[in-house]
Amino acid sequence: MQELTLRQQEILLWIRQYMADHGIPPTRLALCAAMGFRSPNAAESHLRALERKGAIELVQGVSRGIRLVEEPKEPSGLPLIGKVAAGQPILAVAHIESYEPIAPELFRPVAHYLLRVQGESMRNAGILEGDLVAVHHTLIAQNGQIVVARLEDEVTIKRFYRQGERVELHPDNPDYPVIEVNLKKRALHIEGVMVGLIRA
Amino acid sequence: MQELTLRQQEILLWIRQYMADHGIPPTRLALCAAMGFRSPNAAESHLRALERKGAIELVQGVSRGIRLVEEPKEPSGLPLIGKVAAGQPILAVAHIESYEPIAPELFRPVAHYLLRVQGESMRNAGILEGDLVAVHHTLIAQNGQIVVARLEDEVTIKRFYRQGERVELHPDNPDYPVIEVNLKKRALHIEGVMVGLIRA
DNA sequence: CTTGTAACTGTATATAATTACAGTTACTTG
DNA sequence: CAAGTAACTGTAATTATATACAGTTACAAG
Repeated sequence: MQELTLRQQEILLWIRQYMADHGIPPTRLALCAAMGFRSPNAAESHLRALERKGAIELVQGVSRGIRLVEEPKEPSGLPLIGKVAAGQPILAVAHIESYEPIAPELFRPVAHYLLRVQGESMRNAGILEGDLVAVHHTLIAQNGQIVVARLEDEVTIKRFYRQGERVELHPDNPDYPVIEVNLKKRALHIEGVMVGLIRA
Repeated sequence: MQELTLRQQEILLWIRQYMADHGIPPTRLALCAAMGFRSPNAAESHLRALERKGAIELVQGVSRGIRLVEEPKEPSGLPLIGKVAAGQPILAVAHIESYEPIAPELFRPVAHYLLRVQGESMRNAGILEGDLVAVHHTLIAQNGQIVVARLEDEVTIKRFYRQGERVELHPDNPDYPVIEVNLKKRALHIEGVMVGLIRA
């Protein structure tokens, strides 16, 4: 869609509002009345301009034949992250498997994405392989929270404990080892905190 | 909305389809063409009938002045069932705590409601106290499936095993006992099978 | 058997709506 | 300064659309 003039934006906005209010597109005369035009041709040529710029479509010979052209809107729902390749940001487009129809507001704080769980290291926290963990993207974690952490290009879900420069990443499964990190020696990034879980 | 005749339903459906296709309501003549009427009055009187029965609204003097009347549609999302009172059906209105904005199609087979988990008896299946279990309402369960069962007015979530007249309801937690039921002696109702889980 | 209603045909007409043509004014761009 | 364009006025004509009126046929209910 080409760029619109101020007046054209104003008119497009009014058309949107009219359609929301009335359930049908406006006539030329209605547009005249609303914008204060004294000539129906003013409405006509504005509509033609909007059509030329791709904002609307006009169906000729048809009363109220105005169609809004949909902006290619962003997919709704939460992105589902599958395997995360080494060295790439977790929300890279390449990692997005799909968009799941789940409201981010279902979780508090809101979820920003879903991460598919690999392995059984959090089994005792009720997090099983294949589950989708809802993650709130944040850099700050409290002790004891379940976090999504990146340690040397590996993304992992663990329980977070910190004392000064020492961080411990605890699995909730005695079969797995506790990961100890000295922040001076190894880079650790908190990618977010777990705010929920979905098993489908 | 009053009940519609078959023909009226057909016409209402066509109007819906037309609006979805064209973005605007149809004219009387378009309706004639579609239904094979040779008189515009056939369309007119059908529209009047639909208006009388509350299916649509007609704006007089306005071209394409047909508005669909929204059905007072059921709240979208899945009903969340909290505590189930003894002797009452699980989907009784009184048990519905709220509607959660979750698409039933997120689960396969589709979920019909969510049930809040009480107790830790399914801990090892990754089902914790307070979790919401998505349930597909069905009377049929396979051995080994996790089911919502009603045993003498108690609603419980367990793993289902059946051999002839004997049913065993297994917890996934060694701290809880296996429940054995002889179908000849005690009534057991399967309320549905677990199809997913949400922890918010 | 009458009455009411659904589901139409057929004709006619007023009005709602699109759309063409001929201009004007102000502003921007090469 | 000429040419193009946005943003209009004003008039007119055609076509699209709603809608009234007068009937017909079939069927169901009191």
